[in-house]
Amino acid sequence: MVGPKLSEAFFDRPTLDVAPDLLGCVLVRGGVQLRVVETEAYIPGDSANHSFRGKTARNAPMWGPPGHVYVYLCYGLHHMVNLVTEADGRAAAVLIRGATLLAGEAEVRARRGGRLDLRGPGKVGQALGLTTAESGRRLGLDLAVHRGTAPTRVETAPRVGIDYADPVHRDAPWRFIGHWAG
DNA sequence: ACAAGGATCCTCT
DNA sequence: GAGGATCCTTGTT
Repeated sequence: MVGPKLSEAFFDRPTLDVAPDLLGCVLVRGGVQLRVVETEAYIPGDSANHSFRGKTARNAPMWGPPGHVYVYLCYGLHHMVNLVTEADGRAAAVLIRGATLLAGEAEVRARRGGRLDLRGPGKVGQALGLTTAESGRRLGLDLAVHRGTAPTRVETAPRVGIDYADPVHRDAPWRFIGHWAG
């Protein structure tokens, strides 16, 4: 079920609390609804965080107020969707790393060449039709996040694809995977 | 102005 | 399981 929209206050908390709490929440854009099943936290002072080497045009949304979206292009073709957390001035966000389809199958098939598998951050961005043009927008309008069904178990693991980071950050269990009984 | 590399995905073997 | 796609962002000259 899709519950009420998440408020800005939901995102105005420590990112390591927000990231697991987003599991089960529902991303809504147009007729497409996706249930979040995997997230990664990128926190202030984290050497894997895009903001680590200072504010740039690309990562500026991460420094802004919570409850906004940060989209960036990876490997020249994948649009990665992040939700900005923590107070204005603190650069942090949660990457949506995986989802399952709740509604909008036809639209997602059209965008994804018929595929409905949404495990992988590039797939989530593609399914929602988000690009860097949407980066920095406030949540709740074009793209909204609603409360959903919390997982029955949350698995943690190190984050993916950040071998360049300091070992203490590279190995931190800041990836959250939701599991639902039944 | 230039070069390097990236929070990945898909296809083929 | 390996490799190519693909182009923007960033730091450096």
